Amino acid sequence: MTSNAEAAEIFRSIADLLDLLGEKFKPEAYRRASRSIESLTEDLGAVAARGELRSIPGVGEAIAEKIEEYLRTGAVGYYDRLKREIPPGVVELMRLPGLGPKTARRFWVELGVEGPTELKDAIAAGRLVGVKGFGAKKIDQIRSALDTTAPGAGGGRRPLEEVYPIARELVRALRAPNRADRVEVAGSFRRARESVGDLDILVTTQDPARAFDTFTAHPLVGEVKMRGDTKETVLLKGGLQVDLRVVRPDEFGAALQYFTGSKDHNVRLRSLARERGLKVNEYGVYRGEEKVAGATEEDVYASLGLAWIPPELREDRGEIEAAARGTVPTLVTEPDLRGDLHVHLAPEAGPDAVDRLVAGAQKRGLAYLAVVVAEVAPDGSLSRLPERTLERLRKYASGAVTVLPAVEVGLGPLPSGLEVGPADVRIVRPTAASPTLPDPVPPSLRTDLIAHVGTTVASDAGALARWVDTAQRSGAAVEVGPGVERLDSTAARKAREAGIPLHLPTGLGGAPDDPTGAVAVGFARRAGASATDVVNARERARVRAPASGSSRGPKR
DNA sequence: GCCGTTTTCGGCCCGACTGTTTTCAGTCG
Repeated sequence: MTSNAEAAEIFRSIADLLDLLGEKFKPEAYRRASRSIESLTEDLGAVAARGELRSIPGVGEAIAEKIEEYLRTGAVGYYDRLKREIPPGVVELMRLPGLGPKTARRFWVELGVEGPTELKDAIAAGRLVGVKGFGAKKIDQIRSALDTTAPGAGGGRRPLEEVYPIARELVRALRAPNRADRVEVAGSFRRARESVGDLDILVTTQDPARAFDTFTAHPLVGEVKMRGDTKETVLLKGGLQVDLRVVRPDEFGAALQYFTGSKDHNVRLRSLARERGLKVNEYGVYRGEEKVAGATEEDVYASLGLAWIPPELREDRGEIEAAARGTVPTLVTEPDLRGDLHVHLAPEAGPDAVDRLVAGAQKRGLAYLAVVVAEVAPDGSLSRLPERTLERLRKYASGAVTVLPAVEVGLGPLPSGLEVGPADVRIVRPTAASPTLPDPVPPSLRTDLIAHVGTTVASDAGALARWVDTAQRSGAAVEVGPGVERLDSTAARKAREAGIPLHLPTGLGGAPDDPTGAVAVGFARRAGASATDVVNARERARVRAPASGSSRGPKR
């Protein structure tokens, strides 16, 4: 069984191995191809079948051949040969913080060290002392890298929803009076990537030292890794790395653009600049010595003849061409949301929880909420909200915020004898017994929303395809957002391209600081969704998908 | 290895920071 994820992994590994062989440009070429394959919304096999592998950015003749080989045999001979040549432990050495391919290779070739354990022994035996390029400090640094990085400590990428509250808190602290003037989080956080490796925070301030001090003193901060005049790197107590950079106000836009990335996007931007006799760096856009832009991102893009591009689209997937043509879509924003079709109250929640929910919705400017009043669990048992709570919900059947009763059931027929009762919104979730709807969809299975997909759809192209198909045939929306039960941005893009409306949860009903809503909007924007693609950005009266075609249920 | 309204060959982002250097190499983002 082949998969895009596995192919991407193979090419990333090839890049690492080529790094260790001292190759200059090949590693980046393989990494670029790897990233492209990873973000593909389609199965590699399908692209290959159409003979369009080389239309994937970064895939040329040689890599296309290797993809074909992988699809045919499940392996890549070139990769297997490289693996035989280089001990796996050397790759681990290269990944240690502060070490890179050059150093790892030297340990291997000059000292015969083939992995972290051997390196530890070599240091303990004093074999690094006197080796050119390794002073006492460097040896210390390597020793502590070996100790701290041992069993998956700290490092690694984290889910966006986990990092979100941390980022919000650090920004709040830095924005406090007399600290920093402008504060923005850049990097993959700003692009709303599903996972974030570290946080890049940019500030403008008259007093960098003071900003660094404020930052260092924050309770979340564990240790300071590095501090220069314009940049400080810290490790939070949870292990997350945060870079704080001070930039000049007239360079803020250029810096924000630069540190937001993505790398592929920036590379394309710079080559576009070169074609036009311009140079882009983190300080501005230059024509020779003359600076032509830099204070705002809009200026930076405009100086290159481009419309401003939302961060979530900056992945070099055609957004630069769209910006040149002036066809960048207007992406959905949180204020576009008019309601939420999928709110769960805790079973024990009383009437007061309803009041709080409605108040929260009103504060967010929402006009309607569909609250699940009856739910059929996977084991076929039915649970309902208590009558007192239902009564309170009915009180809000009309008003500034309209509360609609929703039922949630598994895909497929209800267990016999079960009656969930009337509902305005019908939510279904796939079950092991019925992963998809029958075709044609019987009228009794009319569905507004498919939710709780419950598996990592993103990594299983087959499951995603079945799901998209089910949504298409039933006229239902699909739910996008954080967590394994919702679609990530890649899956959401695929659903959107298939014309399926997206539902964005607001996080109402959860904790007050629940990042679900913000993250869901971020994912939808990464998927290229406009407000018109989002079912709960519609007015209440237009939420229900219009009945069309014989396979759809009646409006009710 | 990829890529091209200046190129099918000759480029490939570039600056900050660290450590070990006596003028720079390696790493990182």
